[in-house]
Amino acid sequence: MPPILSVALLSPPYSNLSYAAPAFLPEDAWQVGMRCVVPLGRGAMLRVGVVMDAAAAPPPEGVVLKEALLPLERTPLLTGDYLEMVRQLAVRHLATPGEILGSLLPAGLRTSRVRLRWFGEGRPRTLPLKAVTGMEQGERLLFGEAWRDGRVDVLDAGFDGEVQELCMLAQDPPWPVRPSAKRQMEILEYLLENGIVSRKTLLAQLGSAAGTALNVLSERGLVRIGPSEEIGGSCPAPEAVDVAGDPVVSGTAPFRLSGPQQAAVDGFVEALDSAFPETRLLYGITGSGKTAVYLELAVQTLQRGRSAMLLAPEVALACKLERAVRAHVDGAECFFFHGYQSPSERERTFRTLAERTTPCVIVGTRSALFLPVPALGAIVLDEEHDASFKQDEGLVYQAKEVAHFRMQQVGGVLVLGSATPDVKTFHAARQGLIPVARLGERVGGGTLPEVKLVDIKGLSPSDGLLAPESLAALKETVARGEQAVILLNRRGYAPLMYCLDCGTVARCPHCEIGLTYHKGRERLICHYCGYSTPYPVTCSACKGLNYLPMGEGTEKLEEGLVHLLPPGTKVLRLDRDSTRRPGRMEAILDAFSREEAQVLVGTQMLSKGHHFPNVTLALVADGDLGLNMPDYRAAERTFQLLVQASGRAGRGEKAGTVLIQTRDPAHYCWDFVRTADYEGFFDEEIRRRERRRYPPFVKLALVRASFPMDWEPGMGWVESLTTLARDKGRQFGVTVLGHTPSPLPLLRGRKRFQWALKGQEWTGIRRLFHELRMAAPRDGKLRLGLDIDPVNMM
DNA sequence: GGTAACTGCACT
DNA sequence: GTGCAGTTACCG
Repeated sequence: MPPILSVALLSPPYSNLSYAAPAFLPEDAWQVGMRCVVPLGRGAMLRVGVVMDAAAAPPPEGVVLKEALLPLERTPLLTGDYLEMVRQLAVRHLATPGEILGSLLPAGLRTSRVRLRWFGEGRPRTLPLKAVTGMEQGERLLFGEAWRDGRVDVLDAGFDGEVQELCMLAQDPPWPVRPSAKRQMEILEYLLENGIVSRKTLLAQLGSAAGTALNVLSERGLVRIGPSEEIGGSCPAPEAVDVAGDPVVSGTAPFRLSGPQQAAVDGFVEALDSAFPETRLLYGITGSGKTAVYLELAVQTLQRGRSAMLLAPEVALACKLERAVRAHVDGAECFFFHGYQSPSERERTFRTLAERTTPCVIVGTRSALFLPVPALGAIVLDEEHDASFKQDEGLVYQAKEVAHFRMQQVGGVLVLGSATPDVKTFHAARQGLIPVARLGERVGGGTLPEVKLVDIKGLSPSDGLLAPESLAALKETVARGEQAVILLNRRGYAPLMYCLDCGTVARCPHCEIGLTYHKGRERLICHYCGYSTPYPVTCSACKGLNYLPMGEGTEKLEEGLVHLLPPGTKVLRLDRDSTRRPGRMEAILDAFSREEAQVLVGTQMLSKGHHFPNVTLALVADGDLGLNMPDYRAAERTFQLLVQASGRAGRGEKAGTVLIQTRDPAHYCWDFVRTADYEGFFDEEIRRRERRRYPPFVKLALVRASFPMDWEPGMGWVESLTTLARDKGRQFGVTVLGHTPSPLPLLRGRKRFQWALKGQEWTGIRRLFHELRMAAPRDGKLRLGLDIDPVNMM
């Protein structure tokens, strides 16, 4: 009897199916963790799957086994540990291993469109996979022999055929294109939305007729087209780099650690040597030199023959980390990985690591967690409180949990670093579950900035966004030849477009949310679903052309400041719109740190870990914005954001000032922000959480339901699910709150409702959700989702 | 995702 | 009855 393989399919139907190992290959050609090609369905369809079990039990009665076609590797791509992680994720998501693998592996490793190179008698032959299906007995045996002897290569899809051409924008909007050139506008908008795209997918999305328009754009220099090697994104070339908070060190000279830094490293290394899995918190104020600790930990990990992974919440920060590693970790091989790289680049890194056996350093964002790293020994999550460590689209996961799991598996150490840890993390530390290493002082003697509140209760909208006091401080700073950052969490030009003729507000047809005017793009855009329409546009109610932009976003603030500040003052803007093109964020940050501009306006992305020695004023335009969100973490978020933003001021030798504009100067949060007193804030916050039964004292999850807005039975289903949820909730020990309409009750044309579930354990919550899903209709009209430990309640 | 079988409906 | 598009179940 030939062995039975259990194969997880990497594309629909994503199921685990059993296949017989064919006789033309030796049994050991099929190993757990290998990718392979199998036939599916009545036709001649081929699918790629991963062997989950090479000695599986026979399938149930009545199933006729098919033969698997061919392995795609001679040594397994994935280790047993990796597959264990996949199984774990599958259980948590009520999904199959195939679905999980399908979203973890780069596209090139999932496609069955590969070709084979057969070095046989005579000259080598290139043949498609289908050719193996059609081989007659004798030829197949010869082929099997060739495979066994390594005389068959698997050629990557598109390897020997067309070279992948990648397209990217070369210029920010507005573009010098006639408005009537619809095709060209379409292409430009598409690229703005999607970043780097291959020519093939671009033409597939917009129709092949877009080809000529694309060529025109390329010739006029608005779009850059080139081979993937040239375009994909790595970090700019390493230069003299400072390790955040440390004096600038150039070259690969070893740096000296301060006493507390050394003590922190020693503690982590001890944990690493213990062979027991451990989690540690590195708690140090902004500018206290956490990066140096990470680097030294990486060095020590490598010396022990294990790999280290350093993750940052965001590409630009990961990029800085990578440069620091290259500059300071001598002779280490370093791999850089993040979700915005081109598919071919991600595939190359994935493959290289899978084949690698010697330890290395991996730097990246959360998606790097799923790389098949050899002998992983340490994972660092820098700025661990950051919400972007949770992926909440597609495969939902919390990087912290996955990292924890991986370190449990291999007995490694997980280091969480932050100046303002997640309340949940710090609670665990206080309970003694996570040992804490503290870094108390700013390296290089920088002092914490002075924080002042500016009451803007009396400020009328027509006065603009900045109170006279704020504006004065800004002018003084610029006059002194110093720099300022202004935080405003609202991108675009104006968040509200009001029709002067009939009083209606322009709204998104799918979400009922007010549309934001983006002046540079000459469009009205919905910030929730991405809907956009050219502007000027006639009012939907009265056909007038008199929309009045109301309120102020980053774009307008940037524009207005130029007039308010002395002539010659330069203002830069950092938000999702100005950083859409690859490399733009780095360019803006670099220009600002070279002092090519005096003021930097931006959304929360500028509060994250960037280091500008000459910034002495941080101005927070809307300090309250976060406080009124329907989210139990609003205060925590606001506190973290403001303390991080405060950390932007006064990092050099000069003292800094932070001005926070607020309409609610009495809020308890401010006292702690003013003194950057994280622990004081924590004590207050944790008391509130306990009293109101919020995490970490309960497990909290959100069930979201949505259905098309014109689907009649929808409301009835939501009501009956509420009854069921209450009922099952009593049974499983879960408190059910709701249903309530979601904070965005209509999104992308679907009505949305949600239930909050609170319980002592996740299992009860999961079982309740499972019951709901079983009870819901299966036709796909009603979608149900479970958001474990929601990061945002929207 | 892709396929074939399965519906319903207009038409010889 | 038959030809066809739209819909659905299932794949080992």
